[in-house]
Amino acid sequence: MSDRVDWNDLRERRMAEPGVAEAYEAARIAFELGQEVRHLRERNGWSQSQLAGAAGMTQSAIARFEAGGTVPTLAVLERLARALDRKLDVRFAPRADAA
Amino acid sequence: MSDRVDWNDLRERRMAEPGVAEAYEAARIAFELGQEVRHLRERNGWSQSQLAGAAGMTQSAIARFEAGGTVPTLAVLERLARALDRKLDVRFAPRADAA
DNA sequence: CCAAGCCATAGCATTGATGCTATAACCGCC
DNA sequence: GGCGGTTATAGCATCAATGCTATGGCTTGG
Repeated sequence: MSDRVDWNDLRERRMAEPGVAEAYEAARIAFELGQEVRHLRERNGWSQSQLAGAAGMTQSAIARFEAGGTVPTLAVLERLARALDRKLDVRFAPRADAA
Repeated sequence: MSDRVDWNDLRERRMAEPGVAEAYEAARIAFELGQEVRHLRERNGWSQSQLAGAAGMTQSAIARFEAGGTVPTLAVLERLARALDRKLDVRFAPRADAA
C-alpha cells in the first residue's frame, strides 16, 4: 500500500516538473507511431530489414523505433511514411477540452 | 533560359537522391508548423519571449523555429502545443493518391 | 537621447537520434 | 548440425537541434 502511494506521489511530482510531462507525451506519441509502423510493416508482410531498406534506414534503427526506444525526427518519420505508402501528418489540433 | 533549365535539372537530380526528398518534406512540414506557431502566438498577442517562457524554451529557439531554421523534435512540438493550448497530432495518414 | 521591447543571428556546449557494425538469441528448414 | 532469416541490443561516431549567452538592428514612448 504505502509503497504504491509513494510511487504515485513521486510520479506526480516528477510530472509536475517543467518539460517532463511534455517529454513523456512526446515519447508516448513516438511509441504509438512505432506500434503503427510495426502494424503497417507486418501488414505488408515485411521484415524490419525490408522496411529499413525501403526507408533508407538500418534494421537496428527500425527495431529501436518500433520498441519505443527513440523519439524519431520528422525526417525519419517522413521516410517511414513514404516507405509505407502513407502521408506524414503533423498538426496542432484544437484541444477538445470538455472537462 | 539555359541557366534555368539547368537549375531545374540539378534540382530534380538532387531530389532523386535517397533521403533528400524526405528531408525536404520534413523541412517543409517544420516550416509550416513554424508558421502556424507564429500565427497562434500572434493571435494570443504574445511575443516570442512570452511564448518561450510558456513553453520552457529560449527566445532564440522560437525565432529559429518560426523562421524555418530548424526541424523541431517532437518534444519541442509538444511543449509548444501545450503552451498554445493545442494538441500535437502526429499520424501516418492514408495517401489520397488520385493521380 | 535613452530605455524598453521585439526579432534575428552568431558561436559554442550539450544532448539525443541515427547510422554503422557486430553480436546474440531464437526459429524453421534441410 | 548448419544455414538463413528475424529481432533485439551494445558500443561508438556523427549530426542536427536545443539551450545559453551575447549582440545587433529596429521601433516606440517618455
